[in-house]
Amino acid sequence: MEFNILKKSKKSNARLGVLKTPHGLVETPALVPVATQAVVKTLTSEEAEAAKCQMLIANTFHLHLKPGEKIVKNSGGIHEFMNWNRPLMTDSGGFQIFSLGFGYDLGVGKVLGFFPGKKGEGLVIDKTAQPKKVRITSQGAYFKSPITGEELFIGPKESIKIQEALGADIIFAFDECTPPFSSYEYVQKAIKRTHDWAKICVDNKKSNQALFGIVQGSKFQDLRSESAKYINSLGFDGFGIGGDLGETKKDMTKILSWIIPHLDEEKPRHMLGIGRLDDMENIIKSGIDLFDCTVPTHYARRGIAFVSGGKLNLSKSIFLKDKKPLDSKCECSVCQNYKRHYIAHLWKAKEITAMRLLTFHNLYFFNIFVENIRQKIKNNQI
RNA sequence: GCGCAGGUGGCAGAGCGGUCAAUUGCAUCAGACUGUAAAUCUGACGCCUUCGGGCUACGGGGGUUCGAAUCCCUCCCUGCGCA
Repeated sequence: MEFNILKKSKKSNARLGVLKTPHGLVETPALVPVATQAVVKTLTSEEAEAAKCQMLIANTFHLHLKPGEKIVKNSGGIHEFMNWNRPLMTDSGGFQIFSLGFGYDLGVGKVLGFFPGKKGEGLVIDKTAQPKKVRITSQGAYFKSPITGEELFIGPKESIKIQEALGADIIFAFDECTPPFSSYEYVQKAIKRTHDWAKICVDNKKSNQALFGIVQGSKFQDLRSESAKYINSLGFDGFGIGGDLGETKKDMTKILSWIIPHLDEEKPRHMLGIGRLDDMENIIKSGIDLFDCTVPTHYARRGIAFVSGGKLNLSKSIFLKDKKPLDSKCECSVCQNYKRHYIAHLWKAKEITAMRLLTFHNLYFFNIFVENIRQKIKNNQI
């Protein structure tokens, strides 16, 4: 992998770049749509490409459970397996320590602001806390398989081994994503584990895949900086920034400002799991080159289309009488060929094509949105 | 015509004398969703309200009762069976 920075903004930390992978180029900043189970849900790989996706991210944990990395490897690797001959990353499975652990227990996402009514306010995860379904040790994490119920173990070595078998262009170090409500002491303990695991990942990788190390540290300034410095010292090919990022957009920007200055400038920085439309410009201005997010695809399966003025909920009856395309300014094939009343009908009739059309449009819309931000950097606008 | 079963809010379907403006599901309406969980979660859902409450409701009419969606009579309607 090679990363070339073409331009650095004078107005912000934004930069324009090109990432070269064995499967082609990625123009950065770029959104990396999520293909957890080696598929962008509802779309074929050709459709994901037509929706202007440059790179996808699949998941180690999910693919380890099914079909198992051996099957993927024997098929010729994940690119061949899913017929995606473009750049591809795999997430390490570290996020599942959180999402199947405290995230599941508390019913929260990693961004605290979403917690309905902030019911968990005052709740603190202390130093010795353990989630119910995941047991975290200094070695790694014991998961209960959601499929068979049996206990399975994934640590840094296991994660790297699985990711090498899967064969993506870029792989991530195994980390622990700490949940909102974590106490300082808990995060301190967790980043110690994440750092130890990062070193093990570096030492155990045999392939020539690019390996990104992940910075953690939650909302604590000294821990974020400490984590950034340490991860930066290990010689990774790039960086991931993960974990809890506070409650507001300002928090997120502030936390990034504690991290970015400690990372080698010439290496790509990937923001894990963040990428709503109103986040994009902020994180890019903070110096982020890549980011993945489930929002365009996940919301599509909830009936939501993102359009120029905001978002539309196609499950509403009002759209049954609306003959306009989802977005009259959008050039995607869905907006060229279908109207809101038809998509609303498909949604009401519970036809899966509604989800497909919305997924395609949302991805195209998000990708164009980022393309426009790249243009703004070129034009010295941000 | 006779016998049996039944008629409850947009629909389906509970309730079978007071705690029923009426369980629940669907539909409808509003909101949520950030390293994915494909059909999820939260709230509203008779009318009016100064949010205390008031009014009209369980096929129509009448009756019993302090009190009826719930019991009785009668009429209308629906389904099944027999002539």
